[in-house]
Parts: sequence; structure tokens; C-alpha cells
Amino acid sequence: MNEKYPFSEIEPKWQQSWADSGLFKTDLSDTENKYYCLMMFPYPSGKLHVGHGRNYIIGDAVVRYKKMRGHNVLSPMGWDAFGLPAENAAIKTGTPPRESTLSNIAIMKEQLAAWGCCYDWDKEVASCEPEYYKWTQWLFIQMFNRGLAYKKKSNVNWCPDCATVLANEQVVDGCCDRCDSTVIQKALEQWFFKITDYAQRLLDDLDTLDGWPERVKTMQRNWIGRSEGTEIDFALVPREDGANDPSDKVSCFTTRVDTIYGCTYMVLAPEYGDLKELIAGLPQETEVLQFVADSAKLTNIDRESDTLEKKGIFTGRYVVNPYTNEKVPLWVGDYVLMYGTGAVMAVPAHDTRDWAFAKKYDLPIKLSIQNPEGSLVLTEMDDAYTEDGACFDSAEFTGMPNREAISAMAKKAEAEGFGKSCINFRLRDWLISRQRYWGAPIPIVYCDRCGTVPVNDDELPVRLPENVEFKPTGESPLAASQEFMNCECPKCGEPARRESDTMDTFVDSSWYFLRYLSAQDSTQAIDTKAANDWLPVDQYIGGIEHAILHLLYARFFTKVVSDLGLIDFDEPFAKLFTQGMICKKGPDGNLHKMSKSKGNVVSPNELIENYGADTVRLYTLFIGPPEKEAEWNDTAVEGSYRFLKRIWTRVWQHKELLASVSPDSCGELAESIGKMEKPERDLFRKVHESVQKITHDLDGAFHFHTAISAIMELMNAVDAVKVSDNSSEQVKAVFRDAMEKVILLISPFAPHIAEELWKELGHDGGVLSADWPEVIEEALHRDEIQMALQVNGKVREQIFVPSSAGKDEIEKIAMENPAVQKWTEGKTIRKVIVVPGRLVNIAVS
RNA sequence: GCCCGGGUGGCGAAAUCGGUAGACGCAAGGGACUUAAAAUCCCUUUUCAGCAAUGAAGUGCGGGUUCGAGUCCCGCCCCGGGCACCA
Repeated sequence: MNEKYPFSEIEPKWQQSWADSGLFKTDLSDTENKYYCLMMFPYPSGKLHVGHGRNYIIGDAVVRYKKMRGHNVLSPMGWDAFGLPAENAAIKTGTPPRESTLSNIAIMKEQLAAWGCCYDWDKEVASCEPEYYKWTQWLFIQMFNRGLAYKKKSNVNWCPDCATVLANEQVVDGCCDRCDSTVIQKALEQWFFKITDYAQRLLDDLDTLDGWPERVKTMQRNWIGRSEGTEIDFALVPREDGANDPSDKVSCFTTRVDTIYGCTYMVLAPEYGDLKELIAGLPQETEVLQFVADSAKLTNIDRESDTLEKKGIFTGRYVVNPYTNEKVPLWVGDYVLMYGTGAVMAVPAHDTRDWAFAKKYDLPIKLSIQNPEGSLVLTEMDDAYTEDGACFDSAEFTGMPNREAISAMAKKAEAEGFGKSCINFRLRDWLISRQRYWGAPIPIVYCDRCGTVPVNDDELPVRLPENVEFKPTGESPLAASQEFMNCECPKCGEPARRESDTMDTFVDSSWYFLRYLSAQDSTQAIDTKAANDWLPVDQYIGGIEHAILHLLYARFFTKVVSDLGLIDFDEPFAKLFTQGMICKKGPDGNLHKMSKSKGNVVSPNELIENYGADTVRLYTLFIGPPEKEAEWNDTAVEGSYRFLKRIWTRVWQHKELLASVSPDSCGELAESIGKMEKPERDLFRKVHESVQKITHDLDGAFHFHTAISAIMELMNAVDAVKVSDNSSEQVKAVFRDAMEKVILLISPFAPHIAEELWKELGHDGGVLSADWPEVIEEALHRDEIQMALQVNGKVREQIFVPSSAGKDEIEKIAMENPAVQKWTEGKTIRKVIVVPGRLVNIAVS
């Protein structure tokens, strides 16, 4: 054994040993005590920094802990390998995306190994490989056949820099979430997944996810955005010129039907489907069309900014409020979205937006809700009244509390056939086509005779061609490849063209956790039995940034696959842990999430070289509560290094002494508790208190940082017992037992040093095969308990009382205490509170 | 605007059920060892007063409940995140 902690020697050695031993290869047929631990698979960008490391280090610690607890743990890893960066690199350097991706994967695999993170690589998947995307395409076809994948022309988010469309979820504050360019709207034919069909289930089942953080569930609820309301048909007043309309009514959705007697006009969204026909040939036509064209030019940012002044224009048409039979004007407004029906009834008296609009265009305002004081007067109002009250000037509903009126009025609409209660969701269908090369081709063929035809199963995968030009033209590079585009129709065999769009990479990552269980299976996408045996995932670990996107899509896919009958569960992740981001001050002096673009990355390579992987792991876990953001501190890493060195040195200093204790005498310690002297008794108790605390910290909230501080405390207690060759056999045995426990307890966090020292102590089995320490209840026992004496809530003295003492006895000891007598002298004792094991509080006046 | 988190020493933080605030670590200061440095070890370190014993104050601010509040309640302020012209 070396005096100096030789991390650079032992770490590669044990990494090799873990790889050779097959310890992390999981037998899927052994499902007893199974534990599926999943970390979000990374995009192979080539270089991981210590911020990425947090995810894998947390996961690896959980995996190692669960293994020691006797679980059959599955911990696979793979690559979210399609995506824009590789394609952009190809445009710049000419290196084909597949080539750069595969070499990045190789580099990152080495990095993970150097961190000591172990996986079952037999189950590795890479979403860019035909063996994987074949089944992504197959799933697409299953969804197409069920009407869950469809193509439609619509206004879509277009990122001019990435030259592709984006899903709503990928637009953040009106900008592309990849490159920050301003997203514009474009009308294009695109493929969608009908996630809206699952909106209610996705919402309802959130309630069953007890193992998920509340804030993630809240975010998903907000995103799905269910709202209950009423749809009301307003009849169109027929045109004076006798021309026909596409429909004789305009429906609007409202959550406040109780205010409908105050409706004074209606507003359509500029994109409203029938708008052109409604105004064709009217004097207002040119102006309205100009207005619509101007609105279309607004970017998402303009449109979503609340400082933007609402603009609108009268269409020349009128509709009839079915409750009042009043004729009200029909307007177009740029603030109305294509949500619900794309038409809203305007009640300026009770909606702040309508109020502003009505004031600007001098439209009438009518009161239809009176406040509880009955004091509302239109002429004195300077904004809309949006609170509750009683219906006012509302025919038979007048006087009814407005909340009740909502259902009463909906009932009337239903009875008379001009409306119904209905539910709207904010969630839109998932736009999945991308006009880029490096993704899974959408397996669809266009035939002049047969139309849109899915590729036959036996012709999957539709492979990406190798020889293409990587230039972002707004059309997929695939469109320029004749070899790719020209094909035969799967139905009639005539010449046909392929779909040139590829799928959003979030499609790939929506089912990879199912594929791990059949990674090598070339006959089917999902192994039903293995999936049913091993899923839902017991513990999913990943970044909070995926709270909506990936986690919502993966839930959606799981429900679809369940409905296809391929699995018999419909939520993929039983427990979710979202770790906080690692931040660091950048060159600009501000704190940012660690990333290349902010210039604040810390590379693990140098740290591993200087301190070893165990130090990096220990510091990463010690930095703070794992669910919270943390600031990386280069000098604080030293502290973790010092601690590991200290453990190493202690074993080295006492290696002969440690070897001299027979392993049996440690096992028998529980029986000799009664014979222990105070120092070793205290250490023995501390050992078991530590085991209890650390086990609790790991089973609950993954509080590695407090677990590690408990190990540090335990080491402090070990050092407080000055063990030497002259010590009694008993002291030596307790010391050895304590050192063994330190090694076992720290092994999930710092596995290399733990393995080495475990071996040094004469164990051959390897620390991963050792059992996690058990708490011996008797060891926790104390004869005397320290308690605080308080007078009026202020601590005045510390005392020791026998742990067997009852409340009365404790009170007696307390009252006799000189400090208590000093502070209570001349005062009346009103009350004495005894909390056994904690304190005595004497209330005096 | 609405909905979630959060605010504790110079810093990262801890306090499991309302029960001794600041565990553990970083940084800083002092000391030991050393020719010297590194490494290691020991001591101090919430603030104020005091040589000390000790006392007082103290968990964003103001109230309240309680024998006792970082923890519970009411009202504010600030920071982070999500949603937001969704009718």
C-alpha cells in the first residue's frame, strides 16, 4: 500500500475491473427486486463538462447504492444522436453527420468511464442508427394508421437561421430555443402528431404520478391549459347583397358566458377561416384584407407582448346575440388568437382587454354584472369590473350570482340549440416535421394514384442517403437527392416520391427507454414482456429543462404504445428526479448555467488528472441539494480531495493494526456493547447513527450532500478515538469496524477509493457485492441524554439525565439545577414543559 | 396579472413532527512540524459588549398564535422558475 493516495493508479484499474466483471450487465429475466434507473440520454456533442456530470454522477451513485441494497438494477445508456449541431458542423467542415456523431459518442463513452459511471452497454442505443430509427419510423406508421399522425397546412413557427419549422414547445419568448433567432410564422404543409387527443389523459394522469416533483406537474398542467367554458353560436345577419356565406353563424368560446348580456360586439382572429368569404365584395374588403396582411407580419414577440396596442377593424358584418336577439358588429382584432373557435364575444364592461378596445374604437359598453355593494355605475368606471357579482340587466338571470349563471345560461343555450358547455385546451398538436437531413426520415410516399401512402414494414427503415449536399435551403437536403426521392409506390408499384422531411428529434427520445429492453432485437420495436416486467422506470433522473418538452412527449408516446396493445402500462416514469443546473461566473461577471457559449465550462479532464474522479464525484454531490442550482467553486473541490486523502492516510497509518483484527471480532461487536469503555462505545454509537442518517438521506430525497457530511462527521469521530498499537483489542475492533463502515458508506459516491481500501482491508468480494450496513438498534442506545434547560425559552444550562428518567424525574433534576434557581429566583413559576430527550422549559413571570 | 419555489454567518449550506439556529465543508486568521515551502495536524471564526466568566441581539420586513417559531397563520418586500391578449 502506498502512503500517498494514488488515485491516478487505482481509478483506471477499477474502471477496467468493473467493465471486465460484467457487474453492470443486467439479466432481464431476473425481475425479482428489479430497479430500473434511467438517466436522460445525452446528445453526443463531444465534450461533457462538470455540469453535465451531475446527472450521471447522481445516477451512478443511486445505481451503486441500490445494488448494495440487493436490487437487481438496470442502468442503460444511449445517445440522442440525431440533431442540428452535427448537421451544422457538416455544413461548415464537410464531415458527414454520422461520422462526427459516432466519434463524439466514442469520446463521451470514455468520459463517462473516466468518471467511474458504469452502464449496461449491451443495451446501448443510438437514435441515429438504422437499427433504432427503423422502429421510430414503424411507430410513426402505427400512429399514421390510427389517424394520430396527419399532415395539414397551417401557420407554423419558422426559424430562419435553422431553416426549419419548430414545435410550439421549442419556441421560447418568440425565439428559437436552439439559436435564439426570432421565430416567424409561415404557412406550410407539415406533419403533426395528434397529442391533443390525449390532452385530458395527460392531464388526469399527472395526479397518479406521486413520485414526480410538484413543480414539474404544475408546469405540465399549465402547458396543457384546460379551460371550461361555453360555446355560443351567434347567427350572422344575412348580407344585403344577397351573396351566400359559408356558414350562417359565428361560434365563439367563452369562460364567462355569465357576462353575455353585456356583449356589445364580436371579434375574429385575423386567421379566422371563413373571414375572406364573409367580407368578399363588401366596401370594407380591401381595408380588412390589408389589416389581416399587416397582422401576419407581426412576429410572435410583437404579438405576445402585452405592451402592444390592440388594433382592429370593422368587417361590415353583424351577428346576433342569441340571448338578447341584439345585432352587434363583427370586428377583426390582432389580439385574438386562433384559440377555441378563433372568435370571441366582447364584453367591455367585464374584460380589461375588451374595455381597452372599446374605448379606443368608441364601441358601446354595457353593464351585466353588479358588484356585491351594488355600487357599479358605468360612467364612473375607469376599467372593466372582472370580479364576481350578481347578474345585472340580464333578463331572467338578473340577480342570480354570476357563478351560478354560468351553468344556468349554458343550460339555456343547450336547450334552445344555440350553444353548449365545452372544454378547450391550450395544448396544440405536436408539429414533428423538420426540413433537415440529420433525423429519422418520415416513412411516407406520395403517389399520383394512391395519394399519401405509408412505407411497407418490410421496406423499413427508410435509410438516410449518404451522398447529399448539406445546405440549409428551407427544404430538406433529402429533397435534392434523386436517389432518395424516387421510389415505387408501396401500394401500386408505380413511380412515386418520398416525403423529404425528417422527424423532430424529440420523437426519437420519446420511446428510447422502451427500446433499451430490446436494443438488439431486429424483429420488433418493443419486447412486450420485458417492457411489462421492467417498466415503469423506477427512477428517472434528468434536467429540469425537459419538464415540458421531453417528459410530456414521452408520456404521450407511452399512452399511444399502450393503446396499440404493446405494453400494459401507460405512464413511463414512476419517480422523477430533476437535478438543478451547475452554474459558474462567466467572463462577463454574471452567473450562468455552465455552457460553452457562456465561456464558463469546467472540463472534468484536468480535474480528474489533478484530483481524481472520486474527488470530482464527491464534490459534485457535496455542492448542495441536488435538486437546486449550484455554483461551481474551483477551490472548494480541494476540500473533497482532502477528505479522501484523509481516509486513505488513516488506513495506511494503521494498516498493520487493521490487519491484526480478526474479521470475526467486528461481527461480534454487537454482543460486547456492554463491555465497551466510553470512547469506543461513543464511536460505535456514532457509526450506527451515521448508517441510519445516511440510509435515510439516500432513500428519501437523494440528499447526498448531507449524507457526505455525515460521513465526514463519522471520520471526525474516528479520529477522536486515538487508536494505537497499545489500544485494547476492543478499541481496535471498533476502529476497524468504523473504517469499514466509512468505506462502505462512501462507496456509492467515491467508488474507486472504496474498492481499493476494501480490498486493502482483506475483502475479496468487491465493495459493490458487499451488503449496505445495517443499523444495530442497541448501538444507538445512550445511558445519559443531554438536555437543554430553558427559562422563558432561553437556554441557560446543559444537563445530563439518565435516559430512563421519566418526566417527573427530569423536572426534579431541572428544578434543582443552580442555573435554573438563579434565573427563577424571586419569580413565579407558571408552567414547566418537559420534552424528554430535548429540553425543559420553565415559564416564569 | 396568475401559479409554483426560495430568502439563514464572509461563502456553499444544515436543522426529519413546533423543541438547544449555524452541523459539515470552503475561505480567512493564529499556532505546530519544516532550513524553507507544499502537505498534514491543532486552535479561532454569526454580530455586539467584555480580559474572562458571561450577557444581549440574531434565520428578508411588520404583526400574530404558542411555554417555545427558521419551521405555523396574516400582511408586505426581494430573488428564481413556469404560464400569460388562451376570452
